[in-house]
Amino acid sequence: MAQSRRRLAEQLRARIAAGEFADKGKLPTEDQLIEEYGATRYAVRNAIALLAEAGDVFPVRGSGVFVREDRGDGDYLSIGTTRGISGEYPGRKVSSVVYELSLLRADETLSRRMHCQEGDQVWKVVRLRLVDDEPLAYETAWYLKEFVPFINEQIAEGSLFGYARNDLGLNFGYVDKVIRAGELNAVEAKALGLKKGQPALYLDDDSFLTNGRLFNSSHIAYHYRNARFFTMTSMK
Amino acid sequence: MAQSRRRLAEQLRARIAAGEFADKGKLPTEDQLIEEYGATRYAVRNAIALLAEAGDVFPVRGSGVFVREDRGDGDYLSIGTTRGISGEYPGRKVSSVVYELSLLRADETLSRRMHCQEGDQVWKVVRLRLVDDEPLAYETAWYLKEFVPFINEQIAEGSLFGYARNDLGLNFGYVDKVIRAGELNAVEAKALGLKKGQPALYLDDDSFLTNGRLFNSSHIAYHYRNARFFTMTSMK
DNA sequence: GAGTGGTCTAGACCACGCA
DNA sequence: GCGTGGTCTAGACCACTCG
Repeated sequence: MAQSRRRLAEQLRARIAAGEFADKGKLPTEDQLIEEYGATRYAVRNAIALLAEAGDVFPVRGSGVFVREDRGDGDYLSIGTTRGISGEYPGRKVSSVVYELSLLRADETLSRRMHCQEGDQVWKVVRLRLVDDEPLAYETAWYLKEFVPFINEQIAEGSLFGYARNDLGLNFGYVDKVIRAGELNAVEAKALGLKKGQPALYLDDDSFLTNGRLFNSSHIAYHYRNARFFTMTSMK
Repeated sequence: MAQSRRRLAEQLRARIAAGEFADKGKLPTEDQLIEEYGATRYAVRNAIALLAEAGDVFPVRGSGVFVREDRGDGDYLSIGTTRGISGEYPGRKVSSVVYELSLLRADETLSRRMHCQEGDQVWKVVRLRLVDDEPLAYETAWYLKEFVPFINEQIAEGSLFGYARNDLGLNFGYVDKVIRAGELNAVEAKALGLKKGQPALYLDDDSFLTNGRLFNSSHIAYHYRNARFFTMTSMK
């Protein structure tokens, strides 16, 4: 059986999406949910916490759990969650043009970046990511062969994130991200259909497994007009 | 008495900073912490969860709670937490040049942005933020007078965030953020010592109180060479 | 198999909002 | 004052890592 809090969170998310709570603007009380679902308070509170983390809902002590109708109307990439670009655009055409796919051995610089030994085998994947055939990002990514034994062009054209999770069964722990603005270099600009020196949003991702081992590092140049990011941070 | 989990988290953070766990690379086990502090498992686990949220530590089932030594060596602004620019640079000189400070009435556009009625009174504060006298960001911020009854130039030169929390006693709930790259306009560029059309990292902040009411909205242009952001997202 | 963190139960009392 | 979500107690059992 799936964890009860996750199941409950999904059910509540569906009910929210169906507009079931639109009139009052808030969820039933914890006690009501406990009764409705025959769940314990632990499960109910954890489910609500998951929704709150995702920004779908915000609990106010003494008052109730309010649905955030206003949130993220736009066309944003999420920073707070990580599900791959494909996961960010459900129902839209996400494609990739593979510029490079190679298996190399880490030199000193790369070994430091990948937290591995010099000489360890590393996949390098360079792709242009497109959404509905519009260029979104020019991505350079490295994957430790220790964890990702095989990649071919077909896989690289799809979702490497989904491949790692669903086909390889890797368990993701957390992702470090560094974000900054900068000027596009000639290669990035050409791929994105922009000009050298125009703005880019640069994102450096380091993805770790649940055991704390880094398995993927990416350097991504986002198209400054086609990509914007959203995140919500709680101050609890 | 402060909440036990927060107290405990602070004590653990101090011990981590003191390098007390550097040899093993991980915290004592939950059971050991329970005994050391005479705390319950609830408090211990919650304290660890707070540290994990902040990225200071990552728990691995069956193995222990590892200290993240590697993390954020650089000079980053945090996205995951919100404590004002002053809070991001402890021990450094944070100053502001106030370009505009006025009390105005919301027109239709502003009322929509501030989730308030047309005609409601709103403070507008335009500032250049500097760290060690280097320009960091050009910020345009609005505050609802309903929650922030008074601002003067002296206050605006300091930390409005600290003023709202410590002096006005406002309780922050959460912050929505939209991040994108763009081209500086002439005003921003002049203030930041850059040129029009050069890159900027734009951050739009909406800050909400614990009761879900928006009290502050900001539009910030960050210097693309002096500002970079860090965040860590767990995939639990 | 021993030890670790993760999930869960079944309660109690507290702090805050709202009427 | 009542109803709400927040904090906390004191346990039990499960899932995973590692020797």
